[in-house]
Amino acid sequence: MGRAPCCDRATVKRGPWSPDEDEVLKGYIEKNGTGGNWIALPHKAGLNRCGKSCRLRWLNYLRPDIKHGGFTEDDDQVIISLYDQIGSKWSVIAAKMPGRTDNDIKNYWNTKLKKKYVAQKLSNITPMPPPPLVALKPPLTFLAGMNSEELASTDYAFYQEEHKGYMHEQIAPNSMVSAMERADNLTVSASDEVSSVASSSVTVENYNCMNWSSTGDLKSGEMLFSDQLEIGDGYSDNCPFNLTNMADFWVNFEVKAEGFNSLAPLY
DNA sequence: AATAGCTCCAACCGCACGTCC
DNA sequence: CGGACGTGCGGTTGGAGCTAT
Repeated sequence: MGRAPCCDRATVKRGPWSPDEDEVLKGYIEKNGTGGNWIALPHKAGLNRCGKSCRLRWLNYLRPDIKHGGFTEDDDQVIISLYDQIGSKWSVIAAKMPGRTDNDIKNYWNTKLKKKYVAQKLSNITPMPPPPLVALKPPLTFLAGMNSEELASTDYAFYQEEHKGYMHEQIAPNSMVSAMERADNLTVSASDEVSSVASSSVTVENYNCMNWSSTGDLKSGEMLFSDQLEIGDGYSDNCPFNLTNMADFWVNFEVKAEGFNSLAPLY
């Protein structure tokens, strides 16, 4: 059973606001403020409207200093950049753009900017067939011992760059795959003089950390993981360890090892 | 001129979260 | 502690206005 509606839809006026209603609402708030209670406000102001409707009308339309439309190229880039970083957090984006409302930005995004954004993204991707999975499994020992500059110059780094965007589609949920494959924001690190790494950790965002220690090299390791996720330790020539039941969290999976300068997120 | 399809945006809806009692 | 309630938010809808046929 859902929650009771905040007002009686049968008796309360809905739909577009008339200029008279706008005047009443604006006049009341300018004189008395919102009183910290939107639900009670329409009754006090003499409006036959739902409190939520009054709030929306005030915040998105009647409030002073609101800008409508007229988005500039700079505005576009700010919105696109923020969307890239935080997604559809319209209220956060609006907070960075004085005078803009979240609703306005959301509407602008949905009607115009989304197309521009997609076009920009597409123009950055060179179409090519997905690479074979095996190619995505460089042994960590290959990477270990390199500093970030050396890493960036490896074939592996080049390969990552070339095949950006193809990782997700290739990976079947719940399959036994290497951490390297599943990593969405992958950071591989190791100490400067690594021929081996004594201990490392694997962090899964929003879940508990698991610690992983290794002797000898990074190909084999024993993973300890707490609570709800099941981790299988494993060994193969191509991947340092295997993980199971990744379907629910692979997007946020990170691999980190100690002491290495951070390699920028690969995907 | 008629109308079908499209675009835009104000407004609504339902959910999540915080606060209060 | 837990339920009720208010607020804020993102997603969606509906209709007015515009454009193409």
